[in-house]
Amino acid sequence: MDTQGLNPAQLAAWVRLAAVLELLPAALDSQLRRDAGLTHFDYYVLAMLSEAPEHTLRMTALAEQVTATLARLSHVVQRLEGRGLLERFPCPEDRRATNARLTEAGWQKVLESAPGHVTTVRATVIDALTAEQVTQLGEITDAILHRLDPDGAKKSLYQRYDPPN
Amino acid sequence: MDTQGLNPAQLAAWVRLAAVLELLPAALDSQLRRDAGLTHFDYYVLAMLSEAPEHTLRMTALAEQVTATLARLSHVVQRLEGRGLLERFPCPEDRRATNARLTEAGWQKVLESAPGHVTTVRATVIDALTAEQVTQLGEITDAILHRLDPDGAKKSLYQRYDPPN
DNA sequence: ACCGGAAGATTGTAGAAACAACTAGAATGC
DNA sequence: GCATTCTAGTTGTTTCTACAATCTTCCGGT
Repeated sequence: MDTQGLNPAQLAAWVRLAAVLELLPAALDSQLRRDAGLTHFDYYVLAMLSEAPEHTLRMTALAEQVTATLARLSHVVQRLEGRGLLERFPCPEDRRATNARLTEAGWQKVLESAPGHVTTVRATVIDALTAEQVTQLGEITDAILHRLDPDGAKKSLYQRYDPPN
Repeated sequence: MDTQGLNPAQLAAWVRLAAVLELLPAALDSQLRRDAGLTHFDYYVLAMLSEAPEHTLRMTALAEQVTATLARLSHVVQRLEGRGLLERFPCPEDRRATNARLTEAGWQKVLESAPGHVTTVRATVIDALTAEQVTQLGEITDAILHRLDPDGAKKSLYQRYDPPN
């Protein structure tokens, strides 16, 4: 590894965080793949739409919420549209823009796959921690996000889920 | 999102952790790509070799350390070999096995790219936290890893960097 | 009114990852 | 001592992601 100027506590924390960074997304992904036939990213796209009014969002807005480039989103949405989980239609107000809307099938998909996903999150993260640690984790990740995303492009999203007190 | 049975504190922590899970790997990756022309995974492979005796490891052992399938590793190693950063040679003890060894150029590559990487880790994670939070993060990630990796395949690696006290 | 540039999105292509099939060598069992 | 099985790796194919190029529409200035 790269011990360079990190003290033992810092190094221990970093090595473990790095391991979590590898294993946790893989775990979430494979659960969703297995149980719902969706990538975690696919799921995320559908989930964001499911929370939007009318189950509809403009491509640009959706891209921001899922932290993807428009190009990537466009490809993914194309596949999901092919599978009948969502549909695209031109935005009336701005003829450059495209709206993505969940279909009924897509909405059902979210409803049926969300519980399993939440269960995995619980099992791997939440239930592994004490209530106090959950609070600490919230504060720690918040601090890190201020570094990663100083301008808060993403901030609007996660600050919607306000920390208690 | 999927509020299902998560209380506000849990939800806040999870949403932020999920954001970190997206943004942090991307940040590390793009720094290494830009400054060293390496994927984070490439770097990781080279870094693990650089810590091994003789800068050499068997493919299987290496795969375990970087948490990859042998197939994936094989492809990556092939590219890195093509770039002259490492070399493969048959293992004398077991003729099924292959050893991967860092070349001099590969070793130099690690030496020159490690500082930048550590700087990024500092800037985005360590320096964002108080000393106490670093300790907490270590404990939290450790708890999560016990869930993600109960059998400790990966454990041997990160427990090498023992937590202080 | 019109020109330049920015915003919104799609498409094509090249590089990287996942998955499955396959080969060679070693270990085990009878 | 041979057949079965397991271990170690590689290769090929399909799928996804990243990046660059392109197109249309909107806006701002003059």
